[in-house]
Amino acid sequence: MPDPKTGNDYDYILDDQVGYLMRQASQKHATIYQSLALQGLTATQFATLARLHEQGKCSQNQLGRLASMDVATIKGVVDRLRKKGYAIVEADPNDKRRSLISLTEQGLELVEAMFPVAHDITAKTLEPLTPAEQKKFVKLLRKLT
Amino acid sequence: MPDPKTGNDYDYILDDQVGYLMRQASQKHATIYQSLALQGLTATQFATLARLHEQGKCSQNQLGRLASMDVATIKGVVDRLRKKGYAIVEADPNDKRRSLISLTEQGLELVEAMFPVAHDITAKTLEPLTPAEQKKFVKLLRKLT
DNA sequence: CGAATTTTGTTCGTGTTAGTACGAAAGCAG
DNA sequence: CTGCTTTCGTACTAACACGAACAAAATTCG
Repeated sequence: MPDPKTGNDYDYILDDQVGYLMRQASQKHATIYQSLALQGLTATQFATLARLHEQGKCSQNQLGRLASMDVATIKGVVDRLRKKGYAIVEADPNDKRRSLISLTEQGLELVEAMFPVAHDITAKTLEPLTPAEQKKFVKLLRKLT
Repeated sequence: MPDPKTGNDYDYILDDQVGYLMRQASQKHATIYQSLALQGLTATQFATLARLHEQGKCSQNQLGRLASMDVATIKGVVDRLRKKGYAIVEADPNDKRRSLISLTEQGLELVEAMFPVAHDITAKTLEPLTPAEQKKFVKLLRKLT
């Protein structure tokens, strides 16, 4: 609330803002992630591989939507995955606008090897919370998406 | 858990992972942020200005620590704030390694005008939750930082 | 049916955040 | 003075989003 004396003061605590706290929590998660991830895989790269594993071959745009990424973002991620040999990009014979993305043999092996690791990463991230708190947190977080 | 038949399947649901959910929640928050923020100020830029408002003049490194940013990140943020006329960088006469950062008159006005807006942004981000859930969420989030 | 419009998919450029690695300069402790 | 740390800068990679541009497909309309 405004200070009655000056009128331009405001009771604002940065450390109480969700945005600031989420940035900090994400930073901590990222640190845990990269300490455990295989082959230097980033969280977004793994999310992309996991979606490809789920859905199979699909267009770049669709893949971006599935993995909650902007079209420009998913392009960069796919480019890097292709360069590392985990994904293949080919032209769609039925729709010349589209490029079809799929996992390579290497990509398939990596994503399956990553599943238990990703599980550990989540567990370690949530470690400061009790099991009940962890459930509650994920439930609330899902409401905010 | 592994599939007893193939041995290489795994019960992994991307949409249950905290990292993935936090990324989505952060994306939503960022969208709300930029629709309401003054002068195209980003969340990190505002956090930096808010810390400067709290602490007054301080070194670039210290400011980075206060705002939870890497040294390379805070440099970029300070550069942009300076270019926009919201911050001033000067040399520390007592320690030639340091550069001292402070708010300009414009920066002071902007950050104070932003305080109530930032409050609204937080409120809108947490809108899907009940007041009790909001408190709980912030409490749990703080434990994860 | 065929032309015009709209939608969809991809790419590129720009700007911001984020972290790592390396090095230079300055301060400090032994 | 010698080593160690701190501070800052630069370069590089990754992620993220927006807007603009272009091509191709789908749809609408005459």
